[in-house]
Amino acid sequence: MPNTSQQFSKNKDLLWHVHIVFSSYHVGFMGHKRWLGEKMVRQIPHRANTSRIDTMVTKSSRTPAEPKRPTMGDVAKRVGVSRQLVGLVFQNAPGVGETTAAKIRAAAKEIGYRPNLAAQSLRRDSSNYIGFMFHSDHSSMQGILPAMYKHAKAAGYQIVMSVVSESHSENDAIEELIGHRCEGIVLSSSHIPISRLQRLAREIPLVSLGRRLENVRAGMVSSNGEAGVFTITKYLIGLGHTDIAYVFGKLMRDAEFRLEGYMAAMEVNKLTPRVVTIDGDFAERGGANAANILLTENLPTAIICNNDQSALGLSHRLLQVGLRIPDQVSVAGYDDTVAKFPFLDLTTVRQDPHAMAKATIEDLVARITGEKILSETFLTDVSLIVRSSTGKPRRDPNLRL
Amino acid sequence: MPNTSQQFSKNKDLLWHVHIVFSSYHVGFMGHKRWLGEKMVRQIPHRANTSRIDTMVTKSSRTPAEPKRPTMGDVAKRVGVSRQLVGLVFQNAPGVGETTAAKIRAAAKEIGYRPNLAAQSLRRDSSNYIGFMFHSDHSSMQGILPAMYKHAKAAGYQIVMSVVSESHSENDAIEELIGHRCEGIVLSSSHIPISRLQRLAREIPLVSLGRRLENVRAGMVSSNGEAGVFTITKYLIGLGHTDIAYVFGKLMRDAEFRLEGYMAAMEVNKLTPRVVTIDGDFAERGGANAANILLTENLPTAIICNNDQSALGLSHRLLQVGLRIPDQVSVAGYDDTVAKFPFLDLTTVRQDPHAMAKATIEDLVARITGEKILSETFLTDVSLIVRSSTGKPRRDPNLRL
DNA sequence: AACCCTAGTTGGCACGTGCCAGTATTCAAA
DNA sequence: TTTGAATACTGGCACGTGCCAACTAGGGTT
Repeated sequence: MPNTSQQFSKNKDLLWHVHIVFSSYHVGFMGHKRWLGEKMVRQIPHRANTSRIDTMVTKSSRTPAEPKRPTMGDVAKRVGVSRQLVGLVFQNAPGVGETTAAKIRAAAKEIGYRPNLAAQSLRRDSSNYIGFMFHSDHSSMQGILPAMYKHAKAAGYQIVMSVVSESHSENDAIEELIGHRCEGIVLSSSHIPISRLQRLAREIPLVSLGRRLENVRAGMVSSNGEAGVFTITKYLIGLGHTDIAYVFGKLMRDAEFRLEGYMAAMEVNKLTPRVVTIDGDFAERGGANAANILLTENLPTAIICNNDQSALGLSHRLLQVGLRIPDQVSVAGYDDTVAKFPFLDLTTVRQDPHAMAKATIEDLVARITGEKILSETFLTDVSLIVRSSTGKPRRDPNLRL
Repeated sequence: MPNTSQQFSKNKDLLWHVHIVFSSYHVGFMGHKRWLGEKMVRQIPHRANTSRIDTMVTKSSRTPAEPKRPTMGDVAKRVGVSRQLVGLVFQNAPGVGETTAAKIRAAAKEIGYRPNLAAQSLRRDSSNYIGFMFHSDHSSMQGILPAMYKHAKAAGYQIVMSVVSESHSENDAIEELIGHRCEGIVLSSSHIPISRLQRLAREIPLVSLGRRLENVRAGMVSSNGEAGVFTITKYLIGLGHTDIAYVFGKLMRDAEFRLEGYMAAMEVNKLTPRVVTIDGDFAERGGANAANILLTENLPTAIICNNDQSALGLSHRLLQVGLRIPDQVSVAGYDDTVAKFPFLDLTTVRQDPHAMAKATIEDLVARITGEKILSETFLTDVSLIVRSSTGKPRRDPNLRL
């Protein structure tokens, strides 16, 4: 029994205890305090029910000694036909008598038969699986899972997922997916070295999602970051801004493409680019750091950030020192992950998970069938979302605090 | 080729086009506009490389006609031993000569052998899989995946995931997991009717995560919502509040347990409870609706919401009408999903994904091994996170706008 | 010389299914 | 009656692996 959890049991008062943590983001303070033994004598209504079940049922219909699941053979025996006929029914093959098929389906449902996917994939020449590796903490990939399912299903494939986490490396995940005999693999925001991917691409069809690769014989699907930032920059220029800074998270994957969009828009409009480069972890803290740097210089009239999270940290810092957004500074993000929250209401760029999933599955399937072998890159369309964090530039371009 | 995405090809200028959406949360306006043909003649640097690969490589080493992966037999043949010996090496079984084992491992690596998980699960009496069903849009379950992986691994099991989405119902997901011959299944925030779960629990070990069930012979793991809200209420009472409202999202799963914590704390302290019940979708909009209702009445000095999202909507609405938080109203949430953002800095309750995963896996494994059969409920500890959205009550308890 | 023991290796069977070839029955055409 | 074809069903084999029993070789004890 886990000691970190509580368990209801009969005739015992419920103990509620809660850890209390005092925290404050603003001043960077984080204190810890524990209150144990917060006690409560009130009865939990459903406890009575739980106890009733505990005592009422004494025997399980599922005996652990015989955990075998029914097979086609069991269904066949029950109906009095051959196993093969059951197989034909479950493959929806033609040439099975209607009444027999109905009887077989009924019997299967009755005894709870389900096809063994392992046996199917073993016997079949193809498993019909597509492997999908992703990082559990990657919020921008949130919406892509349902879209992947949908398009894989449409193409006749099943998704097998493998999550990368502390105890499960990217290599572990890939080994697992190959072990399941996936016919192709989608790597979402992979951090694996190129050399490893080159070898991997030679043994299994590969699509890299959210990370562009060079010299790897794989499909690459990514949102069109250069177009997104190009457009957001042009939008700000259109509002009259000329002193536009870009906050560049160096270590963020594919960050350089977004930067390129900014550089291109500035170049085309003959404006001088102003890039603040941030090393290390690129999130709220990185944005706050960028704000601190910009506050020591002449303040730009608009600031574009590599992603929403950094835009959050940056705009928070700017507000802290008393600046008004967008009256004095316009701020824009990228990703639309936190931008929509009403407190922020950030102008940002949103990627289209549906289009990304579609391109991914289509390219991967083409590789599985052998129609494609070479490297290919897809950039999906993005949308500029204009909210209230951007506006016309302030009157006085020179502003120092 | 998908028409929703763009594809790089040789000698063709890159076309950047971006959909532009003007939106504003504040006024509830959402307009759409499209700019197509945002054109750009700049060369993308890596395109040259991509093209080079395209023309350089003419033949694949992986011919689609012969997609067979190597088996134990292939490894054995290469080394000159029997297939069984290869099997023993990969099971880390004792009694294999060291030099032979090394040779086998080397040969396996050389030809890229990986055990076929389907064959293993078919032959073995147990598959060593634990099935995990979850909803892709469920943000509060975010942190639990890595923890699940970790504890499953520690218990000797592999996680097989199945995501519920538009094109993949809960039933589809469950069928899939049973098809993979998972030995037990974890249902996270399932919406399935009790009767179905009762039947399901009779054929396979089951743990329900984040939803408490009655009369189902399964494990139930949930964060201790009553304790969390009880404590947060007591904390507010401790600050001196007496007029504390609770915003109750009726349709949210397990919402009633959180409400219970509030009711209990009020009762114990002989205070009059004040509950605002919200039907339908319970998120930002629900919180804003609750705010509107409270604004027509005498304003409480503190408001507790069923979850962070509704607290966000509620506090946003309160700020809109000019109220100051926490000077005039204290606001608290539940979940710690969006509470940490500096603009909000909400006092809230955080659940412990590690403890939930541990309890889940341990209970499920006990059911798999047959040690447990009956219904059992685990409530994991929660932490009260005190931030700046709560403070002492305002001087004048009577406040109407 | 006959015996056992251990370390190292192999043979045979089974898991549940898909696929191909084959059989039995019926019914119409030659 | 024979032939042909269509319909409805069955037999046999294979997929890649785990497990059990059996085998061999070498060295020591009886």
